[in-house]
Amino acid sequence: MPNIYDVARRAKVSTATVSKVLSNTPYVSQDTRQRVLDAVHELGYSPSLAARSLTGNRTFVIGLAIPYDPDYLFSDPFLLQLICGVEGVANERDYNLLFSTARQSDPRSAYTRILRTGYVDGVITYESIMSEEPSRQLEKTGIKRVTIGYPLQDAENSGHFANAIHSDDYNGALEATNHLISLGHRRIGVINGPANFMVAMDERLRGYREGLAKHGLEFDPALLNYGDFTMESGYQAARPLLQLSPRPSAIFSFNDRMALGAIRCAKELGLNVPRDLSVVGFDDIEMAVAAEPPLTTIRQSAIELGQTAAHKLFGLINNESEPFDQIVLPTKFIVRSSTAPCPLTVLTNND
Amino acid sequence: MPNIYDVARRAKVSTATVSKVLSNTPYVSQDTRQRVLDAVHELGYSPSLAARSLTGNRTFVIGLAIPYDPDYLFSDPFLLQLICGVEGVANERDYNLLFSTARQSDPRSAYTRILRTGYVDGVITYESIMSEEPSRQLEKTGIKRVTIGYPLQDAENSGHFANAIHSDDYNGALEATNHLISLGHRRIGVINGPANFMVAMDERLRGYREGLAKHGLEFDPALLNYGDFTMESGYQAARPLLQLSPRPSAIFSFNDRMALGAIRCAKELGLNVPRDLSVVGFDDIEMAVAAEPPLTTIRQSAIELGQTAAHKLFGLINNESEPFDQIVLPTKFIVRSSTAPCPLTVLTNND
DNA sequence: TTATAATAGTTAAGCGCTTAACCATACGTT
DNA sequence: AACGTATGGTTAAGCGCTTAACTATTATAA
Repeated sequence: MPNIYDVARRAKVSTATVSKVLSNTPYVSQDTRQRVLDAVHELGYSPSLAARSLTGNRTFVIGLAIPYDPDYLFSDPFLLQLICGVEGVANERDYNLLFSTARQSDPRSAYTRILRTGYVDGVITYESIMSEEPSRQLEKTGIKRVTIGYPLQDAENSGHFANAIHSDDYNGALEATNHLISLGHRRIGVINGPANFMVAMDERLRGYREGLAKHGLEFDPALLNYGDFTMESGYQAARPLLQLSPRPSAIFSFNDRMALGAIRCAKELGLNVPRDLSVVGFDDIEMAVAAEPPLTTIRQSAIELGQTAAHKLFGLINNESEPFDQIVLPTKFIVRSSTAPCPLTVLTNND
Repeated sequence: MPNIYDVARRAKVSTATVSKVLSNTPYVSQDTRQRVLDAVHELGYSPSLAARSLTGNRTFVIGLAIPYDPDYLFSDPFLLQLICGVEGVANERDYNLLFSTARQSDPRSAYTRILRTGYVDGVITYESIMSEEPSRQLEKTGIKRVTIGYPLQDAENSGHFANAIHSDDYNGALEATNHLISLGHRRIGVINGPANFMVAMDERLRGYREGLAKHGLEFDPALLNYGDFTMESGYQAARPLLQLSPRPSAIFSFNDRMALGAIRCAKELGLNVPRDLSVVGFDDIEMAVAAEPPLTTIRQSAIELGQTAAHKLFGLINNESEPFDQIVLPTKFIVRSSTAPCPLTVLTNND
């Protein structure tokens, strides 16, 4: 592989001049510039990014650290869309994505692996499991970071910017809850993600409880169950809820896949969705439209989340934009056919 | 960030010794080794991969170049599974994946972008659009390569190993065709991928034609149509085929998604699958089981393809295994409910 | 006892690039 | 004529690491 000396020799200039030409530094004559460019072309030269990066420059690589294991990650349409958004923007800028997932044992490994390389201009992390230490390290190295998720709790005091981007989980959940209540539902089951896992889920729960409270309904812990975001787990989590008596007339699942699992469970129990049970999801993945019945859900645009994160990151990298605390992307409530008026309420009304 | 000098100073040794300890070179006393390790730990030191890579060593990054645009890539379950396989193995080895897709205009950009960085120990490329030049470059740099796809045509003469891994497309397609013929089908429509796009598709077509030939059936070009692997394109491609008269009694689609599109088209035309029309897909993506009716298809394990490629690549990187020409992974024919005996033939038999 | 080998550590060059500091012109000003 | 200054180019140091070559010590064999 030709290096900068080969080019310099061929163009009969110093390596410094070659470097200047390549970085568009002024004060190089048209003539010399052209000679260098010709030499570069003839030799098929392209600068070693490793060397470049050693001198403190760009690597043209951004990291994307997602603290899940690959098997899970690649089965999650939401995350995939998110990655797609990031990759699309990176692609436009001619950047490569350094992709890092976690080993089963240790979610943090996704971050450390990327950091250890030190070979990125910036990094996008998913959710805020990432705690103090890696965060500090990043600051020291000057590697820019954007998080898809919520700011760390202690971010405020530290005076650092969180650069967090997330959907408006609270309002999304609130809206869904309002919808269900306005349909007459009073006992609304919830399928949450893993307990204490993501701030986003806490926010959704907060939205749900707030919705209840606003209508004078009490939160019943018995109606809350947990899944791990897979369809199967939604199926599992729905069963005990649907066997409660009195049975909830609606289920609000904190993602679509679990909602789909819940619907399957309802069907198996001989319940008709939405006649006997209303179901609301979250995310609006592609499958939601095609589901039977088409799923009422809260849309958050994963692609947009990824794109926004990437754009912001590039802004930070190029010192074109200021660090920020958080950016909240609006959600949109999509009514399809998995929700209907509460049968009991209908009866009551007919009374 | 601490560097190797900081560690050396703290451990009261030379940087060479630190380096030796870190690379497990022998001839360092237990005592010294421990001192160095302690220093490393206390300082939170981790060697700069950029510098390491400059001296011709490992980067602990492998590239994955897929010459499609991100939007397409992330909607293709087959490719995603493939990536998952690669990432899983990389993950196990504590390697990062440098992920590169193509810009719409130029499929080759996926390769060049990775190569330009020069920052990978090896690279996995998808399909053999990758022609001469990048291939040569790779050889020069000593970056190992494995292709998921078929060897280049000129690979043999050049004496180079192709390191190609692919499924047994020919036999898979042959088996599917045999199956349809044995069910009495004589006019079997085909939905191919884009023309002259991938060797794999040529092989599937060859399998199809060979199947026909073996049973004395002639290949009818009118029964061949093209899609771009998306469901929608399958839908579009099926229409003209199903409006032919006499109408084909079966359709063999070269991937599952297009097969699903074809089924939708058939339904819209009032045809019952499999009663009026048999449909066979290729890949056996997850959705195939859940389809209505469940899809008869040829299973190729995308995950295994990705895993094998990654394993082989690591073998080459570590000089543990020899370059190879090609590895062929078997396919498995999965009969579900989208194929049935040909109605016309049934009538004939009843005669 | 001495030559040889194994062990333990150091020195210093070099990987390919960028950039501050420097030098040399040529031009417009006063 | 003398000076500042914009322009075009070079020199050389240094980024953080590895490793060949070397030195020094100790154990082993002849």
